[in-house]
Amino acid sequence: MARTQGSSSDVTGPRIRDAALQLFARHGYAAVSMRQIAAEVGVQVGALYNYTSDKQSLLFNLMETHLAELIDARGERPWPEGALARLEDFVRFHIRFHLERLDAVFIAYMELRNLTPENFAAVEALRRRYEDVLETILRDGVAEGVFDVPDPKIATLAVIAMLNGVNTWYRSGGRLSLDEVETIYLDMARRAVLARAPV
Amino acid sequence: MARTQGSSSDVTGPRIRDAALQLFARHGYAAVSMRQIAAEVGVQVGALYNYTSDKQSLLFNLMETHLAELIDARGERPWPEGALARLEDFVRFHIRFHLERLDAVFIAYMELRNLTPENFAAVEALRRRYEDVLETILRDGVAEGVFDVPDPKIATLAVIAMLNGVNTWYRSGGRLSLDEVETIYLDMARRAVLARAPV
DNA sequence: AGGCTATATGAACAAGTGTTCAGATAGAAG
DNA sequence: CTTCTATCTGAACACTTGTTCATATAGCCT
Repeated sequence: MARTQGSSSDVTGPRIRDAALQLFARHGYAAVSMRQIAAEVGVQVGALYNYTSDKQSLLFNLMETHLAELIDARGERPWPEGALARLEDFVRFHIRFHLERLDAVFIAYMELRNLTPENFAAVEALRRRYEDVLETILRDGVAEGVFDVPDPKIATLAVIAMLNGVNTWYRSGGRLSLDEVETIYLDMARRAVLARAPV
Repeated sequence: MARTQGSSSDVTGPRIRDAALQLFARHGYAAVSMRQIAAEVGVQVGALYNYTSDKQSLLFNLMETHLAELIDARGERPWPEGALARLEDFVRFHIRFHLERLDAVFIAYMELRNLTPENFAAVEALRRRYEDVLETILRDGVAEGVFDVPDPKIATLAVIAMLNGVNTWYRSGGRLSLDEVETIYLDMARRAVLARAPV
């Protein structure tokens, strides 16, 4: 036996990535063996090494791709007038994008410690670039006088942590629609940073 | 060779727990071997099994103990008059308690998927019990008319997610004191749920 | 001093790990 | 039909894994 009927890198490549994504998310990078990934794809272990040099590269690739897509997608969003409008767009975009990729988001956060130092640095740099978008919005809002945050860097992390929390519980088909969830979180995020109305 | 000089379960037991806590937090449960834990303690692998029946039990024990301590410590806090005062106490307590146990908190969240189903259920039940405290505070506040949250359950999760975010970046000795951090987060949490002042 | 129990060692077990590679077949190119 | 390359198999590699157990010593009790 050797090359199998209908085999093609266009098919096997993505299937390997998908299988790895799902298994890493479900059981963790360290707990998943190359043989399990191969079995999920329906192939022998050796075949995986036509598509990745390493188990480590497989992980890094998934993370890097995810974060690059996040930054790209964010870059294509509108950049409306006014920090408040920009915050609204950011929150809605963030929640929607992340809820559409539960596995990738989970991995990009949970498996950081399983990256080599160089790979870790690369991933962190991408994440930072994304967070900078929100930080800029908050700083602009402060300059406009519409936001009141004592420390924009912390507020950025706090808001993103809050938004990310949605991934731990929301599943489509539940009690709330995606739009309702967006609105609820937007409301809380907005309040957390908004300057107080004169009382 | 056999029993070593000065060996005592009062000493070895805690040291095993501490080593496991640190290693699991740093590298992940699946990535840490029993031999690594033993080496950290300065003992042979077999000795670990005088203190735990399983690698799994070791993990579960760490989580369960942590959550039990969290619930106990919270139970000993005051329960002041007014939901706003209760929220303040909750936030300050939560941040302080969690920042004092970075490793345990990290494990209790990250290693859930490495628990057996029964152990997972037990841990989740404890976590729920803790979250219920905040949910109660929020509901009371709504009843008092001091809070305005469309969905107390979601607001609970959102606020806790926001507070937990502090663990990812705060380290003592940094730019901000623990008290300042508490105040900043309290401010954001309060704003996120407070009823709007009449404009 | 002698006996008892707590606590460790060290070797062994079967199974699973990531990775490599020669060889075989499939499909495309000539 | 032949040749060439892309793709996969199957076996092997040297190690590591969690767990068990017979055995030995340390320290306490009488």
